[in-house]
Amino acid sequence: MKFTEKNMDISRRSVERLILYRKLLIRYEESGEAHIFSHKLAELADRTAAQVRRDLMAVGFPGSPVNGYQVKGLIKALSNFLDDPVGQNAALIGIGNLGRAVLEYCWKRHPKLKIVVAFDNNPSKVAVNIHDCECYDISALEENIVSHNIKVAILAIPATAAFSISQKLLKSGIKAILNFTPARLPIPDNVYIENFDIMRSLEKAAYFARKLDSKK
Amino acid sequence: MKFTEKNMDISRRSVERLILYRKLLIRYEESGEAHIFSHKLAELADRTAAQVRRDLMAVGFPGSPVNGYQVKGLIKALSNFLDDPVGQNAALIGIGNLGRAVLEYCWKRHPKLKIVVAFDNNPSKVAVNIHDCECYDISALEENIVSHNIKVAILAIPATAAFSISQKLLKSGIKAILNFTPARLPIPDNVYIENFDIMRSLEKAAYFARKLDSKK
DNA sequence: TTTTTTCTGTGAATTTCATCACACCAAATT
DNA sequence: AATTTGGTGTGATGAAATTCACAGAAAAAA
Repeated sequence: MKFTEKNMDISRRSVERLILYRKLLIRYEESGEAHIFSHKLAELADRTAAQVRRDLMAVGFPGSPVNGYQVKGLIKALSNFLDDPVGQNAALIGIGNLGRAVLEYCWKRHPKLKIVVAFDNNPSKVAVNIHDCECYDISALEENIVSHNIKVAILAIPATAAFSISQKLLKSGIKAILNFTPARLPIPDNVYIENFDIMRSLEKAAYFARKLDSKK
Repeated sequence: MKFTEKNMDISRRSVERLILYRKLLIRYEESGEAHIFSHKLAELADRTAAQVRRDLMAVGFPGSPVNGYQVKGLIKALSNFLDDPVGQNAALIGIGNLGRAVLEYCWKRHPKLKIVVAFDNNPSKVAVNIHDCECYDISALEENIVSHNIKVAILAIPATAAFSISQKLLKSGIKAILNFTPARLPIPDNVYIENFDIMRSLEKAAYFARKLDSKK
């Protein structure tokens, strides 16, 4: 049942790993390798070979028992599966320390996904261009989201402003939010949200550090 | 089987939620409520009541069928479960945009967990004090990690430096790393690592935005 | 040519995680 | 006093995610 492109519902975890595989493969290709076995990719991703193969079922790119997967082809198949063929634009809300860090991280990293606009309420931060990203006043949020056909937003503003901005984003048709705010946002089912609560992540790390440290 | 404190192995997911519950409860308490039912906490956390109760089994704080859980007591029990009684120190490596954002996020947020030292290789960034955090040159990394008994580190440096720094961290006895670098670090089993790859998170958001947008 | 080797693709088994559903309890109600 | 109500704590159940294990296929070895 190869090359089927049905409405196979793939799990969130699986998508996460496919994105990781692609990244690892791009790096691997740079090292000059043309082929890769599932167990090698598994090692790079810190997973099992069976899981890699299971995940790859979704993209339907066949590997050969002799050579494994052709790296270039697999990257292409993954991109075909993961990316919008036309490309997607994203918006950044909040050009503080975190916002600028995000712009740096994402600059020129992806051919099909770019942060094209950013917003802030601080006049000294707008009307400039950081890493190919146009910076506007927050009042121009909605019109720009709509005119650039933006479906993905990164929230990097103070928690106090998070709710009202998220409402504006929803009204403008945003379909996914990366929330770096500690605020918890009420979001309908048909919008994806990922909360990055840095303090909570640090607490989690501290908890496991303690457990691991006490164990011998 | 109440108030048992065996070596109950609790899942990573569960710990994550317990940390979330505590945060929500602290906020909830500020609104003046003294008691809370599992279904209310579940609503705040966007989970089911059954899961909340199941998670709370690990902390062994009893609720009453009449009033639910006493908020103050539950917060205390959660903190008792999650925190080190003496307190823990964390270190930040890299005082760039992201590093400063992390310092802001974590400043005065937790009584038992503080970022007490930060390191950078840029001389203009060291020998200062940001949000109660001492900033040193990277050469002072190991001695400070050891002398402050630090087991948790936040990596917010360029990817190129990540590997060598992570090796130093491991040698200094670090037990948990929050890795904001896109680099993948080889870490032994007895050290906790959490990778925050912002670009990959954005890709994931974009994938689901696309799926949700095409659906109806 | 036949056998061995090695890896993919995937049903089946297993493990992990989440939900169900109910015994039990105490207040409120009849 | 008996009954109803609503919520906790948890064993039983169900669903989801992962791993096992093997048929199939093609190169390499015999």
